[in-house]
Amino acid sequence: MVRLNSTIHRAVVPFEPRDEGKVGIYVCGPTVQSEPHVGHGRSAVAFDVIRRYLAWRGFDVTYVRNVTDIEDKIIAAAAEAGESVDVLAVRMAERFANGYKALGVVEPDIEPKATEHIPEIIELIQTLIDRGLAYAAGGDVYFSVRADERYGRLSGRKPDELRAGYRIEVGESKHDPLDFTLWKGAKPGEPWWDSPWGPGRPGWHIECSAMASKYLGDGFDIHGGGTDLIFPHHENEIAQSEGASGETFAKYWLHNGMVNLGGEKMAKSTGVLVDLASIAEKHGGRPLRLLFLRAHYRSPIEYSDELLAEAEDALDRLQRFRDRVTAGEPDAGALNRFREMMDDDFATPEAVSLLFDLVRDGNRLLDDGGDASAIAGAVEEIVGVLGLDDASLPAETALDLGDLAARHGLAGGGPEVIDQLIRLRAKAREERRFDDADAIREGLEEAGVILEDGPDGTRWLRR
RNA sequence: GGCGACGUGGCCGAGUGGUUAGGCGCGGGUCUGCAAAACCCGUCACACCGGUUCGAUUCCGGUCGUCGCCUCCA
Repeated sequence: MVRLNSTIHRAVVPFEPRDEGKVGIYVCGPTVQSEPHVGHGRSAVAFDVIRRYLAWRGFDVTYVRNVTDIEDKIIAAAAEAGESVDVLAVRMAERFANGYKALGVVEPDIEPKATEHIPEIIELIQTLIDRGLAYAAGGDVYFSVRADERYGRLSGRKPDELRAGYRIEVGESKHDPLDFTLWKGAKPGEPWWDSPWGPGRPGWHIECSAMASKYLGDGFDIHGGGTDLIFPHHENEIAQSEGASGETFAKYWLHNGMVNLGGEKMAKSTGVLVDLASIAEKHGGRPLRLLFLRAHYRSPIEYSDELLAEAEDALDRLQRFRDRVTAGEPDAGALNRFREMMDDDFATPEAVSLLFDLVRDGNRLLDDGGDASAIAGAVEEIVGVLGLDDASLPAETALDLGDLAARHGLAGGGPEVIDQLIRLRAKAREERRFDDADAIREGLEEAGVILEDGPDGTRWLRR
């Protein structure tokens, strides 16, 4: 039985999907205003693992992750860059797609864009107006927070406690400072769509309500996103969707923790961030994916180059084991342990620890001449569910072995000379010319090729 | 001020009412011509103060501290 820590339940609860065997998941995707950073990657990986695990557990998963491609910040960024809103949005959406791919995030089944769902959004807003939960004023449409008696059920913030700190911005026509925008009347030069309330664009919160119910139904199973979205975004989604349909919106709410840098939340607005693309390019996405997996998805994590390097070392250890042995039928006990851990709110840190337990057990077995194929099978299975292999490795830099090869009387400078050099070194070792042997090993190491001598001869790996 | 999360060894980071998490680093050992890899041993942790208990790092209360949200944010 899968159990999950649902924000709205404020507890770890058994997962009981609305339709047995099926799971609908909606995750808030990015606002494509600028380059993705590590924090965006973490959220994507967190829910990617949840999705993969539920599928592995036999659920038929429908996974929806939206793209917010119209929003104030995008309009501002486009104006600054001197390009149109849609060109910037498409360009940035592609950057996000590349980042997700490097991290091994499986593409959503459906990836709806706000700008392609304007009719659905308008219809939803109209329903809210008809039901007395929203009103048009001054070209805008607002949601009446006071009209929703249960407002605050997710975040625990009650309207009376929220009052202080809210203001009505100049130019807004809200009846109450708590009300939030459903439809924003267009200002000159801004993108707009026709609506019953005049030209304008959707507010941020309404698009998720409209798209989630379109693809998953008025009620579905799991809604995900970062903890920073709990209030007001997710609170407002609930108010809108449940206000319009009268049904429970998402049954479970899952929230991933933030990525901190130097103890402070990584965010575009503060400029405290590490660009996802630069890491993927330099290190590949795999170490970062493991770094995420080593912490529970709800916990805040710290990012640093040192931590990334540690993850790289751990991956090397894992890979060496995988190279040592051919995987067979997975060890059932290991998979049972994995399932127990992951059933408990997707405890990936424990799963990672199990993975390295298995590596040690397997290595020990191999050292003693035993058969580790079942352990290796379990390792492969777990690696697969965690999606590590789908994340990218760093691009290999070109080998430059020309000088070294020439020094040893060989032609060429590519990977093919490595085997020849290893043979030369073996000969030198046989003849106990260890200085010559070591010179070859050191030469290769300088070029980024590591040699390891084992009982079955010498093997090499890139580093 | 309000709401929420959290404080674990040199570092990262799980977990538990009484018995080894795991990774990285460091020290020692096995193997090896040497190294690397692998394995073994060690590095004897749970913010502070009370309480419950035969026994608490684990439960309860308080103190201090950190982080997030309360405006856009994964």
